[in-house]
Amino acid sequence: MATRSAMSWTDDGDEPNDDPGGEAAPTRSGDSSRRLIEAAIEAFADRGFHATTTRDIATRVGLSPAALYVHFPSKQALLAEISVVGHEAALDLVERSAATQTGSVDRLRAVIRDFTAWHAERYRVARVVHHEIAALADTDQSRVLDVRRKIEGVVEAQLSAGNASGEMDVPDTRAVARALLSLSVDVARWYDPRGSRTAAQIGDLYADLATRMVSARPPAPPEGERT
Amino acid sequence: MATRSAMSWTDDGDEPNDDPGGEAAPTRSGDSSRRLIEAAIEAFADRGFHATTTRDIATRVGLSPAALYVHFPSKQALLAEISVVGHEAALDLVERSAATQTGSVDRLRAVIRDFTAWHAERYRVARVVHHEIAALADTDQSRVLDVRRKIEGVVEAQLSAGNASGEMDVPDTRAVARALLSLSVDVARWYDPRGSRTAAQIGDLYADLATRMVSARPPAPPEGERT
DNA sequence: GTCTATACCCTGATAGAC
DNA sequence: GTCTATCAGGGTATAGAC
Repeated sequence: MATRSAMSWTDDGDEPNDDPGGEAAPTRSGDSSRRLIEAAIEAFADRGFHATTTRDIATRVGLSPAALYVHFPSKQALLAEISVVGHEAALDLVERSAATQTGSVDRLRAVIRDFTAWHAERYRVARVVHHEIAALADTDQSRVLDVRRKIEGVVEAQLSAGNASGEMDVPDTRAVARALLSLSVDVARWYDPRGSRTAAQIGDLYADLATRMVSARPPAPPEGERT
Repeated sequence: MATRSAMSWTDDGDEPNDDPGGEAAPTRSGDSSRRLIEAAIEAFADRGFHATTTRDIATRVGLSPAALYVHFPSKQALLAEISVVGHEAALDLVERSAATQTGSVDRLRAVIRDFTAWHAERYRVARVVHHEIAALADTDQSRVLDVRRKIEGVVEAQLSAGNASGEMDVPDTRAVARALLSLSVDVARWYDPRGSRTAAQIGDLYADLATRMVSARPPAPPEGERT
């Protein structure tokens, strides 16, 4: 199911209670599902899955609590939709980023930059995706962990390739791949859109840091360069 | 209050339902508060604050739900104790690590290594400390954010000093300090004690990564070194 | 300090009319 | 597809005996 509706709500901006109709009434709806998902993302991100009530979510959309169950069988199913689609969007992003470049260093840069910027720009989805895994049903957890492994695989592949070409010097590709992704992921935890740095700036900075972390260092210079 | 009892439970190992008495009976107690805190850390870390019931916590210690309220005025107060003391322990650790070294590079290395290893070793406390801030009362949130700023200050100071001495080359000390800490903090989210790397190993790896991220690069060598 | 019993509220989810 | 009304269950916290 997540695949069918995949990414339908993935790239909307951040417009919480957008209600073009004026009233909180039906608003010539048809897209209640989508609006419920958006409201749930906000609520789950701000308060957490368990602290959020179905009333919270429904009310934000201007619906009664009961209406939610026409679109989703349970509160948990709503979370699953968000988590699965969110993970798939992240994987898709990473794969497309990697494909825009050829060298392993450039590929890593692009992946880290875009992955990081995504975690800032869409920090609410990202928070839900990364912090509410324990609240998912086992079967959904497995699906999500599968996607994660694929994302890690893309990054680790660049590190291995970089080692092979001599452009990188990464002793433990597995651990460093995890560290790089962890660094990007955690942006979603602390990012505040009112902060002074834009999502794109953070992405660029993190791409630089990643490059520094993995690049082969040139042999030490003769000595006595800087004072 | 957190200061009085500070760190009393901070460096215990990970022994969940340790009950030397045998039965789940009173166990010649006296330290029920401490045991409740330990149980709460486990539960909050595994399921989250809101998903944890006071019954959960009390039962793990072999007490009735009501007994909890003799030691803590509310479930939230329990969380506050954990969060405040946990933050103070982290700050204490960072300050003592920094004090063991003199140069800014060595100081940064020591701080990152110990801070990271702590987040792995005590990943349950760390998870609670970092992921349940929103569940704290406003006043406790402020206290905790204060401590955070101090920790960031210690790291940023090393970056500034390193820039000044020429050993480092960090364009945005604020952002990089945050990134470094973020990297360490996120270890608590994914760390699994059954994994193949020890907390100390991860600490060492992260200290290396941090060094690479901030070190001034020597001027490019003549060319044609590596093939 | 701990227990049993329980008050009281809120939550997720359902029933049935429209 | 949405509403109103409501149920059944479980949550935090308290009362009062021991």
